[in-house]
Amino acid sequence: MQTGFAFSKLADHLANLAELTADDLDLLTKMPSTIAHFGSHQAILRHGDASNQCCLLLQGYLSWQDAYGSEGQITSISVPGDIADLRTLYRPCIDGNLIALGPAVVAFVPHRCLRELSIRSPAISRALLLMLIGDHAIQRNWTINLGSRDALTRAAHLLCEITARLQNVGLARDFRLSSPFTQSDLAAACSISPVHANRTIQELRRCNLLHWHGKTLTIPDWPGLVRLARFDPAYLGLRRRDQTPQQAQSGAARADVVPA
Amino acid sequence: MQTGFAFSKLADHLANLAELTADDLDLLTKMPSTIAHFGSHQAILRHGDASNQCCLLLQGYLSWQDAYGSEGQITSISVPGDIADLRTLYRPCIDGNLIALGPAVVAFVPHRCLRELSIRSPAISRALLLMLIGDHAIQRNWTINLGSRDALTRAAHLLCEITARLQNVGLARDFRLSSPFTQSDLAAACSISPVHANRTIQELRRCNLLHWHGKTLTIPDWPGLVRLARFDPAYLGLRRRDQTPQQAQSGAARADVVPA
DNA sequence: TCCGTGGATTATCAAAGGTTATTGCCCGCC
DNA sequence: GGCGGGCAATAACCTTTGATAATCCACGGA
Repeated sequence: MQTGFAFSKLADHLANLAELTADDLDLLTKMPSTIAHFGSHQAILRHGDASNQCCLLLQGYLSWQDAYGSEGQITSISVPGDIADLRTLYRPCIDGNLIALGPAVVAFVPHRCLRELSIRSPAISRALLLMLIGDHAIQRNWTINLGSRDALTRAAHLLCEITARLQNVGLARDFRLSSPFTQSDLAAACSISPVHANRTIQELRRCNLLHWHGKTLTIPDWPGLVRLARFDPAYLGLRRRDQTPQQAQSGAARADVVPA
Repeated sequence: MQTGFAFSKLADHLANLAELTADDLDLLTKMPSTIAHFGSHQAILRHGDASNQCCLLLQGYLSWQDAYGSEGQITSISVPGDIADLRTLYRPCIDGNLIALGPAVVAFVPHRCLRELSIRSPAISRALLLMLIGDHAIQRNWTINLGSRDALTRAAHLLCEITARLQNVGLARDFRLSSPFTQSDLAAACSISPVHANRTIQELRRCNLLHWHGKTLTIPDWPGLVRLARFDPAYLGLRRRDQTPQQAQSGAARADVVPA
C-alpha cells in the first residue's frame, strides 16, 4: 500500500469501501486528469455552475459553503482522497460553493472517464456508490452536531471526525495534522460566531484536549476528546486500516443497480 | 394520473425524477409488498437493526431520530411517496430510529424485489439513485437550516419544505395539509425546546403565516412564508407538477414535460 | 359524569452565545 | 525600517433560547 501515485489517497479511500483488485488499481492509475492548485479561500466551484468533471482532492482541505464571500456557513469538509463533488456525476448541477480551506491540490477528472471506470470495474462502481452514501451519513451527522451539541462539544466532534477521516487515508497517524484553517473557518463549520470559536478553542486548550500552534494541530488526549464529543466513528462506515477486520460488510450493494 | 393503486405516490415521486414508461409503471404495480400500520410515535426501525427490505411511505409522516425515546432530535422527515430507508438498499445497516409522526401506513418491499426492478427498468434504477441524491440535498439543507437560521425562520423553512414535498406528490394542493405532529415534534425537527416551539408557532400565527388547529394546518400566505424563510425549492431537484410556473428558476429544473 | 392524561400555553429565571469594538501580534511588502 | 492587513485575544453588553414549573384545556375511558 501507500503507493506514491497521485491518486493514492483516493485508492486508500475506495479500498476502505470495497475490495479492489490489482486491475482496479491499475485502472485508477491510468485515469486521465488535470492537476490544479488553489490558494486559501479560493473558489473552485460556484453555485449555479454546471459541471462535467469531478474534483478529487489530493492535498489540503475543501469546504462546501452555502454563501460565497467571507462568511458563508460551511456545510461539509473534504479531506484528501475525497471526491468533493461526486454527486455531480449523477446530477450535474452545483448548489453551493466549493472553497479551498488553506492551500489545496486537486485533480479534475471528466465524468466520462469515471463512468467508463465504473463500467469496467464493478468494485469501483460499488465503492463510488458507497462513497456517496458515506457522504450522506456524514451530512446527517452534521445535522445532529448542529442540532444537539453545544459549541464546545460541537467543535470537539468536528475535530474527531476530521481526524478519523484523515487517518482513514493514512494521515494524522500520530494525532498531528496540518491545519491551515482560521478560527473563523472553524466557526463557520460549527455555526458559531468567530469570537465564540475563540472562546471554545481556548476551553479545549485549557482542558488539554487540543494544541493548535501555527499551521499544526495536535490532539494530546484522543480518548478524552472522543469522550467529550461522544464521538462514535461507526457512521463513517469505514473499515479502519491497521485494525482487526471486525465486520465484513455484506454484499448488498451491487454494481448492477447503478446506471452507467 | 392520480391512479389509485398503493404505490401511486411513489410513482409520482419517481416520475418527477426520471421519465417512466407505461412498462415501468406496470412493474411498479406488480411489486410485492407487505402493508403495515403504525401509531403515532411508534418505532418502525431501531438503531442497530439489520434490514433486508425497504420502507415505502404510503400515508402519513415518518421521521428519523437519533435517539430512541421521548425526545430525540429529528434529522429528517419522510412524506408519502418517499422510501424512508432507501440507503439500506445499498448499505444494510441502520443508524438512527425510524419513528412514525402520527398514524402512518407503510409498505415493506424486499431489497431483492427492488434490485430486480432496477435491473429490469433502467429508468427506475436511475430514479432511485436520484432519489438518494435528493435525500442528500435535503439533508444538506437541514444542516443549513440549523446552522444559519433562527427559530422563527427555521420553523418557517421546515413548513415550506414539507409543503413543497407534499405538493410534489399531489397533496397539500390548497396549502392545507394534515398535521398529526405535536409541537414537541416540530421542536425536535427544528432543534429548539418545546416551549420555544410554542412561542415560534404563535409568532407565525400572529403574522398570519400559519393556521394550525387540530390536525389540520393551513398556510394562508404562501408567498409571505416563502419570503420569511428565504425558501428556494431548487435544492429539492423536482419538477413541480400542476403548478403555475411563477418563478423561472435557474436552468437546473427543467419544466419541459408536464403530465396532465 | 368525573377523572386522568397528554398536549398547549404562560411566566419566570438563567445560561449560552451573538455583536461590536479595541488591542496586539506576526508577517509580508514597499 | 516603517506600514498595513489578516488573524487572535479580550472585554462589555445584549439577545435569543433553554429549563422549570404551574395552569389550562380537550378528549376519552371507567
